Amino acid sequence: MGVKERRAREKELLRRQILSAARELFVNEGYENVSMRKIAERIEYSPTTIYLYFEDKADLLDSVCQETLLSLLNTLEQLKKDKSDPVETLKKSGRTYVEFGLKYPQDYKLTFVIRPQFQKGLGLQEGSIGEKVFDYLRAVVSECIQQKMFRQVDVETTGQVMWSAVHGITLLLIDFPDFPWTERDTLIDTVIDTTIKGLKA
Amino acid sequence: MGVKERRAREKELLRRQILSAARELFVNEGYENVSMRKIAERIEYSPTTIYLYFEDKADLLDSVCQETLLSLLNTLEQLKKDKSDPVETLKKSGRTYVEFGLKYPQDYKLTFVIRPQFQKGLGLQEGSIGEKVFDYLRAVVSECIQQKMFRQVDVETTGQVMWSAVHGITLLLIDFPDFPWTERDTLIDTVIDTTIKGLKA
DNA sequence: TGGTATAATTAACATTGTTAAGTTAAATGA
DNA sequence: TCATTTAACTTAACAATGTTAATTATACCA
Repeated sequence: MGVKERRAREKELLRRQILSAARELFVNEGYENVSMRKIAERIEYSPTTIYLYFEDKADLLDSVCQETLLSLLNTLEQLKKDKSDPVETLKKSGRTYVEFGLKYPQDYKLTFVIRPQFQKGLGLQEGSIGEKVFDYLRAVVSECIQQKMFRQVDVETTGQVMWSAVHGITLLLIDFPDFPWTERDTLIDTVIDTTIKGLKA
Repeated sequence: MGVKERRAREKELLRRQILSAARELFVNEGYENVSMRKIAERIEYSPTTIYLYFEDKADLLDSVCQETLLSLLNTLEQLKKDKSDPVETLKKSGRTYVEFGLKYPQDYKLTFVIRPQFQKGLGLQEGSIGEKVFDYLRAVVSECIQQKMFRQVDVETTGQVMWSAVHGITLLLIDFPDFPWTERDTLIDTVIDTTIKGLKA
């Protein structure tokens, strides 16, 4: 009686196909410029088929973003493995975060700017992957504080300051590519280093 | 022969009416959810009339954002008047910037996030108001450096770091209102103070 | 083989930004 | 004063969008 399982597998497969086509198109052409029909064409199904797998375009976007966040989370958690000085880990995490955003700018904007606008009131919800990303940041910051390397004791505020810094530079670099930025890598490093220096004891 | 002038005045008046209707709708309903027809209805003209005054919807958005930037610029330039310690001025400028963003969150997002997305390749163009806002920041930062209050000598990088910080916290507070932020004003101050402390000599 | 659930499609709807053609009203020149 | 030119505005239409309802095809089970 493995027929049901197979059908479920097939459904899941198509779901993933849709998701992957949507991600590719969203990333390359931007959410607004991608039509349901275009996605359908890509997977060689009729447009309405998508609606059997996703509520609507926003839901599709949402699912894509969940995957993105998971990928970011995984990337970050790789860093925790090499046990160096926690401040160094924090720096590396910051750089990784920004690099991730710049590597997938559409995804990043989708996840951290566009989606909150479309899914009002949602924010970072309980148990969500987005929350886990911040949990990671909290943990790293917490170690820095425990080792008395930061002057402030408030983990929350410190983490939020850090997030502000990396979020800010990531978005600016994405949104104003023609602005006369100083050398990109130097700038990113300066943002992170300045913030951490400001936090230090 | 003041007939031409009167006509020009009338044209300008209608232009401002369109702009004002567009701003109100964009802010309240979001750029994507506002149709040209809705704007037209609001001002009691046919939809196509708008195209006699603006190239297209993006141009309309652009003009709305120009106004927003001008308002921000004016707000900031008020601060330069009371000649205090330049670092103090920078702090106040930062706070003013963030407060401006939080007071008009939709305007802020429109200008600094949505517009760049729709006007690709535009960035901050020569002589634009956006450039003047950054010029203001540059001037304040420059004074701080001249008085040897900052360790780094690079005005550009320093200004960009500052912008990152305030842009980051502004957007996070706008986009994730439900996130468990620490007390808002304290957080904003901490972001600014931390950045400035990091920059100090 | 016939019946049933499931999956996918076709056709349609209302709405979108935008353009081309047409219309009205006002200013100009004789 | 009357015809003509010019400007302002509207009507009608286009192609494309997200989405729904009705319909057809497909795969399963008895």
